[in-house]
Amino acid sequence: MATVVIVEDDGYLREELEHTFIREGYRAVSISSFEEPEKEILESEPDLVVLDVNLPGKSGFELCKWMKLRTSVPILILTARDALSDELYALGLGADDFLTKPCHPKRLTARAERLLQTYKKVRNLVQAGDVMMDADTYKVILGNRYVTLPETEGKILKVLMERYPSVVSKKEITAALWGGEEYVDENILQVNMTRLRKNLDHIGLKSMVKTERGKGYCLEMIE
Amino acid sequence: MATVVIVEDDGYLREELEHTFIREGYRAVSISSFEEPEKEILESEPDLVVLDVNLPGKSGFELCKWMKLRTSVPILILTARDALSDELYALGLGADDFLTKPCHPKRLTARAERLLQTYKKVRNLVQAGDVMMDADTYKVILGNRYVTLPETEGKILKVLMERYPSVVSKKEITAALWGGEEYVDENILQVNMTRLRKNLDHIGLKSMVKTERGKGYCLEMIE
DNA sequence: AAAAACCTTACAGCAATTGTAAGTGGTGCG
DNA sequence: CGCACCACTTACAATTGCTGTAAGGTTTTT
Repeated sequence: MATVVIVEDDGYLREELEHTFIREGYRAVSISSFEEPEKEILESEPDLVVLDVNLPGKSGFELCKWMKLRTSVPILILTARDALSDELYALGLGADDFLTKPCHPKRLTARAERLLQTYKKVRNLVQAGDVMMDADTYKVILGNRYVTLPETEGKILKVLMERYPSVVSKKEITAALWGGEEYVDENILQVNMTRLRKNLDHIGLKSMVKTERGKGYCLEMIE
Repeated sequence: MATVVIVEDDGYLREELEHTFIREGYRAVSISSFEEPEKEILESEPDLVVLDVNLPGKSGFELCKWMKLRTSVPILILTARDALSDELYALGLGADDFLTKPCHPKRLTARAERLLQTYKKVRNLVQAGDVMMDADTYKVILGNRYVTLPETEGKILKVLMERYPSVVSKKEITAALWGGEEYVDENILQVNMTRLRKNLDHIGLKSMVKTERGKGYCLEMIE
């Protein structure tokens, strides 16, 4: 059962949306507070996010931008204002669909279903900036080029991508890869870093992995 | 540069669509005859297909259905009739977006661009029925399960998927895999068929590869 | 200049993949 | 029936690629 997360501050409309999706067999979760919407959305593990534009605090556009930078969850924007400029802006931010209220429930759920279908194909994709990686096969994609990394290097990159753009300590990476149990030579991480960088170089991403001396590693998108 | 294939019989509108896309930096190709539209569309190697519903011969809906069965090219349906039922039907067939004429050029290109962006993530996907495969990594996906095949088996499956639902002779498969140059023991194909079947069994697709005695192999979708 | 942090290269064990070989199973025709 | 033909399966060995260890080099900081 797919989970649809609804971000809408108007209580009446929120309930209506919830019912619409539940009636069609989805699990519908609404955001209750708008203080840390990003956190709440992620914790609900959405397969799809339905986003209102006018929200208290952060606007829907900002949320959309934030989500698209780090996740590969499809986003459907719903708004009362029927303005082409809003639609163009939303699509430019990476929104997957844009509908205006009032919207026929059937249209909404059909569009939602379409997005879910499409994104089934890209599930398990980790994203950071323009770079994407299939977390199953460790195929890293940038534009129209790609490399398939070996498992160890892929896992390292996955950790870095999930935390992007933060710095991740060597200790954390080591723990994520080999489990913090016993002592593991720190060198092995460095060796794999070299290998990872060499492989990323094949698609022009050599300098994407950056060292923060004394702190750890992080990713940096170069333009 | 992305290629947009336009399927529209009205000459005036066709030109307008072409110009709209060319102005935005795409390569726009129009279908000239409607006798074998499928063939013409595929030969143009589209990154996106813009499809009118009312066409001489096959309807846009039929074309959409056909395309979605065998390819993973995004399809945008454009129609003059503003009917919710048409939209629901189109989306149900697998269409990726649905717009009504007249449509603002900016809206059209923004929607098109979004589809291209989304499908960048699923490029090089081969499809046959419900089964999909990443042709780079040989990751085979069915619903929410997957297996990653070794190269040789992946190549065999790719040939079979591309020809689905036709039968492909052993000779053709062998030629595609090892090049028709020298003589290759036919046994090697059979060995890999066994291996392929065993691996497909892991996601419940054991009986998907069918033997046509004396003719070759083909795929069969079981329900 | 010395210490600390990080990078690189070489090597060997291990696992996965691939083709060869040899034999088994099943189908259809005389 | 039984033989011929086609298809399937299992076992084995060569090869390749991945992984961690070791050892030494480079850069940065104090």
